[in-house]
Amino acid sequence: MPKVGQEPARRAALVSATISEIGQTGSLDVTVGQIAKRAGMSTALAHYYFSTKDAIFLAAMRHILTEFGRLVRTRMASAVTPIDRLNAIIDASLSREQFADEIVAAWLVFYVQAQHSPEAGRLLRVYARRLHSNMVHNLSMLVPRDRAWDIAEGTASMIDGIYIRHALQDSAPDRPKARALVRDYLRLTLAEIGVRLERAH
Amino acid sequence: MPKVGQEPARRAALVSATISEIGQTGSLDVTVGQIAKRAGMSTALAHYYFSTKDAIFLAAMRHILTEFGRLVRTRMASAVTPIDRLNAIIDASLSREQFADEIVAAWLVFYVQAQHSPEAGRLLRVYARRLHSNMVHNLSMLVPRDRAWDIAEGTASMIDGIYIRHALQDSAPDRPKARALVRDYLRLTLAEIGVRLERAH
Amino acid sequence: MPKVGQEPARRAALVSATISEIGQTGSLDVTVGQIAKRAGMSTALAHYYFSTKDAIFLAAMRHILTEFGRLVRTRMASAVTPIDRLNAIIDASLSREQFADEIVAAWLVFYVQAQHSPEAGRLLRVYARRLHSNMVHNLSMLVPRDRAWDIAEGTASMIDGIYIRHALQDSAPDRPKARALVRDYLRLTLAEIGVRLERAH
Amino acid sequence: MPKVGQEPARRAALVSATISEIGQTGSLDVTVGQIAKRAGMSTALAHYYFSTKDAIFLAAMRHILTEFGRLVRTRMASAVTPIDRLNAIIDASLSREQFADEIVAAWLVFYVQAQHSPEAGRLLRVYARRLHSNMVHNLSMLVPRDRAWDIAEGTASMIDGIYIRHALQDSAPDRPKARALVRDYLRLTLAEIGVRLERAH
DNA sequence: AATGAATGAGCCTTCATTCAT
DNA sequence: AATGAATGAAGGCTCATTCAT
Repeated sequence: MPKVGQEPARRAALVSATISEIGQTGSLDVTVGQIAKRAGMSTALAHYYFSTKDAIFLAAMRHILTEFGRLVRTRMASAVTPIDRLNAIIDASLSREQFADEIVAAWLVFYVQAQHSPEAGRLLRVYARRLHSNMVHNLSMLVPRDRAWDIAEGTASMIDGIYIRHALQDSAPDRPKARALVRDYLRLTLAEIGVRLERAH
Repeated sequence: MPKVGQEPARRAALVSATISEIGQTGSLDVTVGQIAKRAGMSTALAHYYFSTKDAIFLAAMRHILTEFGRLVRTRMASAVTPIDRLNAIIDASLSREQFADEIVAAWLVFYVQAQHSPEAGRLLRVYARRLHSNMVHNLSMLVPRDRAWDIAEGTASMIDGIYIRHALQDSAPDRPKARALVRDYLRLTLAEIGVRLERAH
Repeated sequence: MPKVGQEPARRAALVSATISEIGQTGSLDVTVGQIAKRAGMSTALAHYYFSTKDAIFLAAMRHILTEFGRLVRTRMASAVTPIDRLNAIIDASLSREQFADEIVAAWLVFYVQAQHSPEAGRLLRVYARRLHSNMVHNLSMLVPRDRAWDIAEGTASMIDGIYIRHALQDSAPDRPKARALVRDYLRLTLAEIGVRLERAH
Repeated sequence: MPKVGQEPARRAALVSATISEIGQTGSLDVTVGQIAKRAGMSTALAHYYFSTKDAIFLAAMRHILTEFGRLVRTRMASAVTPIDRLNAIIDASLSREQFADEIVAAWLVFYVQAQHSPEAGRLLRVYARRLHSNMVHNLSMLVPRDRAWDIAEGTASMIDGIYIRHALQDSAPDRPKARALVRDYLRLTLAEIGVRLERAH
């Protein structure tokens, strides 16, 4: 019997190496060689597990999205009210894990990748849509449907914007401040409709 | 007749070609050859005017930023109240010119470029800072300083987020809706402090 | 039950797979992987049985040559006159088995292989020489020795040429026509010397 | 003005290098690097003139076919009778230029290439068809049409066969002998129909 | 006997950049 | 000012071959 069961470990190593490499160089100009080296194997082996460079990238994207999805679900599990759930989404987006420099840089790069890789675009769009409908669902319990749509869009945009600015600037707001910013937006939009909730702490 | 004084025209052609090419492919994987061809000249000539590929990219970024700056200034000129000026900034960001698919795609790409090109980063940061202080300045006439900082950041983030989402999705909000979203954010944050302004139309 | 005595079967499978693969792609650009897959085993195993890719190719050539030799011998067994025996050789060369598209393509490829693989060259030369002397032997009973040599060469050339053209063209003569062509050549050359034989049907 | 007019020379050098390289190694496993080196330039430049490796090969084939075509036309120009013209074709095929080891080896390789490169196949088929109809045309003046077709096919096959055998064997007939062989075939087939022509010298 | 895992070497191709004219 | 010509350096991918189990 051959040396077996290496596949999951190797694939994981490659995915992780890809994210690190992209995150650190902050660009898509990452060679399979760099990735493989960081993952501790030859380029040939990288191609053995992922037939193509694009496949590696997609796997890395999928990993980040999945990780994020898992995080959202975890945080939402312990929430009871719709508002708690909305805040859970915000907090997950701006959690220590997701807001790590490396991850944020990778996100940005993937957004660009999505502009010309149909598959990457699909992936990102699916995630965005899911998140959106999740928010709309919870918002609908508090405000009219059409307003819910707007608020969800506004919240998501602000989060994405914070990401993009974080990737670029040192002077960008830190995690707590960023969270407060988004929570505040939510609070205000809801307050207008008459939904009262305590000030974001 | 010697072809003299061609330099500005050639440079402009290259810059414009660069933006188009990047905007249309939605990526930085744009060769000097493609740019030169679109600009109607040889690669050698492109290198004659811009010593390096990076220089071309930087010039293109500079152009977009300058263009945007000009637009903001124009719109602000006819504004009288601080609020008018703030809305002018928002409107400039989401104007037909800036919100064109091609331009938005280019912006996104430049953000990524800024992650590993120090010069590009500096450029983008200067622009962001300028815009930020511009907003803070106007906001300070209406709300306390620290609050002004937050609102400026929130507004800018939302705009950037809208850009990023526009680049990716077909279902992203259109221009008028996007503008309403941001204006609304502004209105609400100000209203909380007691500043009353008419509802965004 | 230990899988014992698998060797001959495995080798045969590989040889057959090699011929099919070469015959179908019509080129030497056949990977060990393709061959092994078609033979239903791993590349590693293919290398276990044949230490090297060249060895696989040589075995395949040897197989085709052997198969052809067997065919010639079989057909000649039931022939009585020299002319019958000569026709048997022609018929064997253009038999349904040998004239199959796949086999013809493989032949052609092996001819090329022989140009730079000394071993392959030797193999092919041995076969050619044997066939030649076989024909010369039979022809010598009918015509002078030097004439016999020429006729043998002419016949063999024509057959080889028919192969090459068959590999290339759809409009090449079909099997019966091809056989008639070669038999006719033989008949005419012999007739000139005074040997009379009935017209090829 | 740039260093100009290099194109024809460079292309010719590459074509010639390709033929030499293929002819000498006797295989299609010839790298662009080898070709470029022999032609005295970098691989990049080779790709500058021929976008693709296949394009180089096709150009080489085209060159050989063109050269051969030219040779046939030249030889036929000084021929008066149909028989002279037929012999001119034979002689051209077995001329010193075409029968050079290198050229013959290249022919064989191209035949294989034609098996999986549609474009190469087309090229070779066009040439074969042209030669065939040329022969048929001349033969038709001497024998019935259907017989003409057969004789043309037989002659062409014999020539092709001689090539293939020449590529492989040292003991293959030399040029004069080869020519005599084919001319003899022609003489005999025609003689049968009653066309008398002097013995091939 | 059998195979998944692993790799070094190599090939085609692209590209930014330079040079000669 | 302008460009065809030229190249070094790299990158993605393939493949024969070997190894460990």
